[in-house]
Amino acid sequence: MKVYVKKRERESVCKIGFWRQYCNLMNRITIKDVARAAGVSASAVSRVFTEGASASVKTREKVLAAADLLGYRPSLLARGLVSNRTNMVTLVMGRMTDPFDALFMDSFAEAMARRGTRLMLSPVTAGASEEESLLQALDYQSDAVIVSAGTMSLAHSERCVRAGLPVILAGRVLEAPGVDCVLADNRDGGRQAAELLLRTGCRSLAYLGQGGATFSDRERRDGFGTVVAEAGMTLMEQAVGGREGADALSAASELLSRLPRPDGIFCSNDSIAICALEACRSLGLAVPGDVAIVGFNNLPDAARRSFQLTTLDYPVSKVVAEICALLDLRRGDFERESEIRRIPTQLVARSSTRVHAAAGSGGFLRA
Amino acid sequence: MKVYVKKRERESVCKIGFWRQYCNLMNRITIKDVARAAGVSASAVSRVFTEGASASVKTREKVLAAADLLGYRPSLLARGLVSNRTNMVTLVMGRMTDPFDALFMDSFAEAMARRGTRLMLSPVTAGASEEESLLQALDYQSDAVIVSAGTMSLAHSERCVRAGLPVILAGRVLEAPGVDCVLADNRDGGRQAAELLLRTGCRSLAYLGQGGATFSDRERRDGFGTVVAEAGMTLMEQAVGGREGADALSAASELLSRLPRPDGIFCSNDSIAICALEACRSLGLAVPGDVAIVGFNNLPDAARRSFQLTTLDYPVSKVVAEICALLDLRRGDFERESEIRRIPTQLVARSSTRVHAAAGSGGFLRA
DNA sequence: AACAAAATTGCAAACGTTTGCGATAGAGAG
DNA sequence: CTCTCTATCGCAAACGTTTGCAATTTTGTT
Repeated sequence: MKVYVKKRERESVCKIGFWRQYCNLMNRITIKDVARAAGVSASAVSRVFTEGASASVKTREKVLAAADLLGYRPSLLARGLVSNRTNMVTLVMGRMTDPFDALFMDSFAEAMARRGTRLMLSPVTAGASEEESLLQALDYQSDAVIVSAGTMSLAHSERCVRAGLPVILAGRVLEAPGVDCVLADNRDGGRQAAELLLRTGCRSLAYLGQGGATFSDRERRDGFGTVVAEAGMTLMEQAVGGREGADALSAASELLSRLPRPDGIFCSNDSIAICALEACRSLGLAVPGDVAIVGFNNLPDAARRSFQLTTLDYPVSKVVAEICALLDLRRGDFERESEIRRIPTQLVARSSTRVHAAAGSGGFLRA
Repeated sequence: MKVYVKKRERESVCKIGFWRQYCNLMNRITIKDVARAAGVSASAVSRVFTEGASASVKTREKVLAAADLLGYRPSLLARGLVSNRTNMVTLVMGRMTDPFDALFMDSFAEAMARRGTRLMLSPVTAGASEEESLLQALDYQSDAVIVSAGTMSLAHSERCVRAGLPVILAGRVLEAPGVDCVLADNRDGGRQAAELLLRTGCRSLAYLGQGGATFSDRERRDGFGTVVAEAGMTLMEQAVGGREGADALSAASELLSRLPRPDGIFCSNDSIAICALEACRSLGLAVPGDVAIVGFNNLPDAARRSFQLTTLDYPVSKVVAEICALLDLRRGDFERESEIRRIPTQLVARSSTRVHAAAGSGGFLRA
């Protein structure tokens, strides 16, 4: 196949040069092509595509027709380069190992698509430097960066803000100018869980969490522990070692084999809670008779017939909505003071907890 | 605070102009700043940062030191604009409603991070035009686009290829130049499922799928149906209406209430299979005694104590590995012929299917 | 030491946009 | 019809890189 290459200033066929020409030949329609086709200047075309700029109806029509005919799509690279706004945000995430992360990701991606904002993903991987993920948002000149990786340190977030890049933290708090936060009212959730368990007759409470590995985990433990302490009890604790279901399963088994055995367990999230529930079944313990279990998040799975998990509803849609609101508030306004938005959680009682007070283990007073 | 603004060619403070200056003041270090600090030309700096270019150790050291000191990060917008390679791929996805999608997304994101490739997300939302999601990959000059949205039409993929953008399809086949495909050996999986069910004594088989809504669904049904037909049986079919668990649950219930009741069900994925399993329990049907169930994907959930689902293992890591391999093969090589890579699936027998042949319903011959 | 070959460097032209400024055309008023 | 005012338009300079080419320095060879 003979390839016709446009005559250029320099005819040499170098590595990139060739490709550039080849690709240009293959349908890379620029603003100039449209301008030529429409018989106007490049600026005119640009103005037609940027709203609020002055362009007469006549040129608008001509340009739109030409652009449509040629299949012109403005290069967002070039646009971003000159205007310094890319209409793109970066999401820094950890591993999406928990269904909740997937829920968030899905909802967030959809919200961004709806508002016409592009979404770039910057996963924080085990190997690479954590800060690197954050700073990558600068490379493409994102308009904002949303950090949802709970375990990540945030030493460099200040640098992002300094570079004019607003930072929004999901699921944790950092008090710093230019940094907004959206997260659950974790302490209150923990409190609600403890109160429910106490109210329904549990005498020995335990927290099955991630050993303080994430911000949310610490807060949930705090809220739970406070109420437990107020009730004059000592809090039993067990940390889940890894991310796999097997890790949660073995941690739960270990907790359940302690003496005295806890009869009420608050888990830092639903995934762990479901594993705890299965651990109970494996050990022949009745739920909620012998052990009552409360989770956090209200995953779709929690409502399953096989689990019927009592949990704290933490609506992903609200989190995303708040993030969007903050995104709108921040655009261009760097002087705004930081905000911390807490999403209230709501207890959803299902049958992994008792309905009425019952004494100790065995559930013999069970209503 | 007095803000010192660099003297520029034009001093006017316009909308963007001001921001540009402000941002530049706020730490936007360019290649020229580094060049000045290191006492070399901008080209020298550029060459230090592009591997394979010639730069002496002396300048390399000076440049690296200066860059490190100033905190220089190359603008990928500018780089992409001129070199036409952005080191970024676009992933076109539908809603991440199924855990399998999350698994894929996670694994894929991690693989991209590992190879230093940026990942942009282009969700295909309900409202917007489907093709738009695909074409968005062109706007940022992605190096490739991976389509994982099963229900999307692909009319415009040819345009991407024409624009020099390789397309990789995950989970479906499109025979077109420049388009590679990676997917499960769905027909073989369906065949294996049917053979297992027949071998273990099922007499009336059903397929619980998505009514042909996705490519995978159609292939799995095909493979399953072929074997069923070969055995001289008629295939019962039921389609799940929506994405929610409730939809799968009600579809399964409907299927199970038909007469004659199927005693072996192959579901198009594990999520649906788990719902089918729960539907059986709700109706008081024994699994696998009354009804045997086979899923597809081998989700972590399938191995749960509560489900113990027999399923076809479809390893996400292999899919991702093949996509990476194709990515490497395609880079710059547009003449390569298209490939279709099938990932074999492997049967994982758990206790949602019988071990030995058993007659009809009731499972009275169960070993 | 002299010369050829190779490696390094700087200059300047791209890449595809946006946008300030001056020029021009059209509209309304007298 | 002329004058003023406004809406539109084109020119050209940016944005921050990469890279071909030519000039220069370094290296290797006899």
